[in-house]
Amino acid sequence: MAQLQADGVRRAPLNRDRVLRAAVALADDNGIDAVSMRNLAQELGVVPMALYKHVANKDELLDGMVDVIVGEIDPPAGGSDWKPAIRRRILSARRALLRHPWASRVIESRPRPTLVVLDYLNSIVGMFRAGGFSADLTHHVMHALGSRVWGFTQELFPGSPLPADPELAATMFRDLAGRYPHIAEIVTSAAAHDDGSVVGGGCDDQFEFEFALDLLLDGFDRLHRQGWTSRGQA
Amino acid sequence: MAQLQADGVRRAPLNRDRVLRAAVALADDNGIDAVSMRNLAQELGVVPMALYKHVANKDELLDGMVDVIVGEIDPPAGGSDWKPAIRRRILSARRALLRHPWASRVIESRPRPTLVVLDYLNSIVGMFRAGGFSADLTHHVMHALGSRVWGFTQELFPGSPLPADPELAATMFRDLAGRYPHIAEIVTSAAAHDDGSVVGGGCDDQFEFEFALDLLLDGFDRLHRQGWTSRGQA
DNA sequence: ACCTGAACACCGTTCAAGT
DNA sequence: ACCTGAACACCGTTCAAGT
Repeated sequence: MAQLQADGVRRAPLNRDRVLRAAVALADDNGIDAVSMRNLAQELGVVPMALYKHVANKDELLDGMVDVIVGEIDPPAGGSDWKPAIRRRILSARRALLRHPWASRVIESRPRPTLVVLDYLNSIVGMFRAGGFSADLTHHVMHALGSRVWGFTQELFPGSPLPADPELAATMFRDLAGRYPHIAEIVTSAAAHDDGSVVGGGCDDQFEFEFALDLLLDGFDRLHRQGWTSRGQA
Repeated sequence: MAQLQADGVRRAPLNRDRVLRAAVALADDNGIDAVSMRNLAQELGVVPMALYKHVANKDELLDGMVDVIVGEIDPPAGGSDWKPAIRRRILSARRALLRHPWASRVIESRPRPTLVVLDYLNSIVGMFRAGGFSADLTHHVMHALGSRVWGFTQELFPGSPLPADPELAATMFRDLAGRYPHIAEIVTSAAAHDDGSVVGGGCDDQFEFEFALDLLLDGFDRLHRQGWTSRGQA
């Protein structure tokens, strides 16, 4: 992985941007656990301590990595209607996150938002306000959206529950159905609407994300039109 | 923190349950970062390797800690109406999680559900089915609920954004308002409905959680009554 | 057979010694 | 003044030596 470097050949000097991009590439290629200060330094052909001139510590490195990903989210498109505009923006964030599978975990783990993160959130809040939402309703609506503004949801059954081998999958499914009949039933129902096979290989995450997003946006729309306030409906 | 032990005094022999309870207590008292195999062993007055007879490795320890917390969730109460029954159960899960602030982070981090976790999820699925929901709709509804079945949401602004000192808070608020006017506005609106002060000390998390939960449950109810299916409405 | 201390291969970060 | 190797205080886990 680490690029060889002939003696005497000078590397372009490090800067914060190169450090962050290398960290993102390393996480993309080898997973987030591969992003240690020592490992990243080796990847860049420098001594670990050299990184500390460009990021104060590992937390700042992770914040910077998040900022790189947030930078990949499309800016708001024109259009006066708040619902399709917000929907499109959030699905753009989702595409950025799907390109970097480690990013949602890192976003969740950050205790404080960076300036870049605040910019993104501020602009989403602004889109609700431009759509005529009261500050009060917008506040609650942002909380209800939660991590979905980033285009991800906390999955209850991460990874595919069943192995690829169909025979082994059938056995495990019978086990599952015996102990957890209700879960087995809804796993089956999901597979049925995909390709008709009895044992599902997993869920259509994009469908599930849009289902929940639209349910929320429709709910917001209804409350907005009813003139909802936190003191009681008008 | 570690209990002193006189020479020759025999401790009750370790077992899996005592290990898990000690880990939960350690996380409650000193935070989840204090739960290392070495630190936990010291707390129990044993050598680190002694733990490995009761849990295979650290991942299994964390799974076991989650199981302890899931065990604190009230069993389903009687009653034929699915909505209040599910609402009550999820709010019970929330109370368990609030008693152990580290638990939501650990739940999020587990790559596979344990048997105890599957039991809880299976019973929630069963409550929707008992309420007359189709397997198809129940599937999507469980995804839409996401981590909210555990009684938590990923917070966008974790911690209180402003310091306790009112003068310092006012200065920081002016900074915030300059760069992020929309965010400043909804922070203000939240405070206003609490106690009328201009600068909010934070949000009412319980209100926000119930707002989003009810919005979702109401949405589920509406789809259910419309006979919604993933192939298109009936 | 059972238990456990030392060791291994890592961390993030500090700091003093070297150029 | 700048850079960096060694060191510090940790990890989870393996393994062989000791009882």
